[in-house]
Amino acid sequence: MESEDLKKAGLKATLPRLKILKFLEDSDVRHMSAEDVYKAMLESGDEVGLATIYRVLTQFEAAGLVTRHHFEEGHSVFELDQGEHHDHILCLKCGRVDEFMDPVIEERQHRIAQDKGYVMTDHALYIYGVCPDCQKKK
Amino acid sequence: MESEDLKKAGLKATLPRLKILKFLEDSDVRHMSAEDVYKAMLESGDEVGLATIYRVLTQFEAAGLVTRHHFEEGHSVFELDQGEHHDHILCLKCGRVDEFMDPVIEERQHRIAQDKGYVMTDHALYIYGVCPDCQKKK
DNA sequence: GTTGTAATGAGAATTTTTCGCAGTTCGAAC
DNA sequence: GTTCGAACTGCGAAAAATTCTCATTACAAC
Repeated sequence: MESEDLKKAGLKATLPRLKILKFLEDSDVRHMSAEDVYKAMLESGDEVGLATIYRVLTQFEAAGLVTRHHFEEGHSVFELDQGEHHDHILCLKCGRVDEFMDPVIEERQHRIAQDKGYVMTDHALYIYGVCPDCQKKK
Repeated sequence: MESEDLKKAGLKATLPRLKILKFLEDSDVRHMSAEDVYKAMLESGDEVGLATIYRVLTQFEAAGLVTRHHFEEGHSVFELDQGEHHDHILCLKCGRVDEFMDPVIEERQHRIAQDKGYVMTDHALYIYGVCPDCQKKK
């Protein structure tokens, strides 16, 4: 019963919110725009208004349940937080997204923030390139 | 005469393009949205249509004269390329942007791309936090 | 100078996201 | 289980960012 998760996050356990959360958990696509979520849910028979999707994803983000990314596409994409932090490497041809995590980079980022006198709260690292599949398809 | 720069980039040396390029060079703000450029140029008496600014900045980007960033604000900001590559650390309170460059991080990114089989073409690293000034103003 | 092509400007159109508000749902208290 | 207020949703309108269309204009090669 995930409604506990929502209450823990300070959110009322409403039907739309539960549906969206469940959808994100069950989806095998990890990175989706609000529109993507909206359309995919429609197709699977769960009608939730687009405005609600935007609102709920923003609330989920504030509650730390999802992360919002700004890839090079011009719109936000959301990712359900599961487990530990990671960064992204993405293919400019096909849009494929892979994940990685490098302790050395993480550490140096903290050091850089410190050196500059900043209190670091977050960071985003995106590597762009061409994935193995798209290289072959040349 | 910067019109050579434009021609070298394969762009006709038109008045709006020259004005925009000169404006970017002379501005002491390094990161600006299309709207920012538009308004600032209006104020200094150089009228260039907003659509043209968008078009020209996109062309400049393709030509490698400027870099487009996707900060957390939801719109693109542009930066004139001068000299060598660097990454950004920005303040979530006041919007201040500082720059840095870390050879270790650069190197590890290449290695990661390689390990994943990607050909890396570009990358974006943004550290978010609270700058020294805003920490005091608590 | 003329002339063909490429670029500009202005506004309409698109896209992404937020807002306002009337109606509905949740859940705590009875 | 009903009730009630606050919180939430859905819809369409509105904003914000960006692109498109197309008539007019400027460039640069002759």
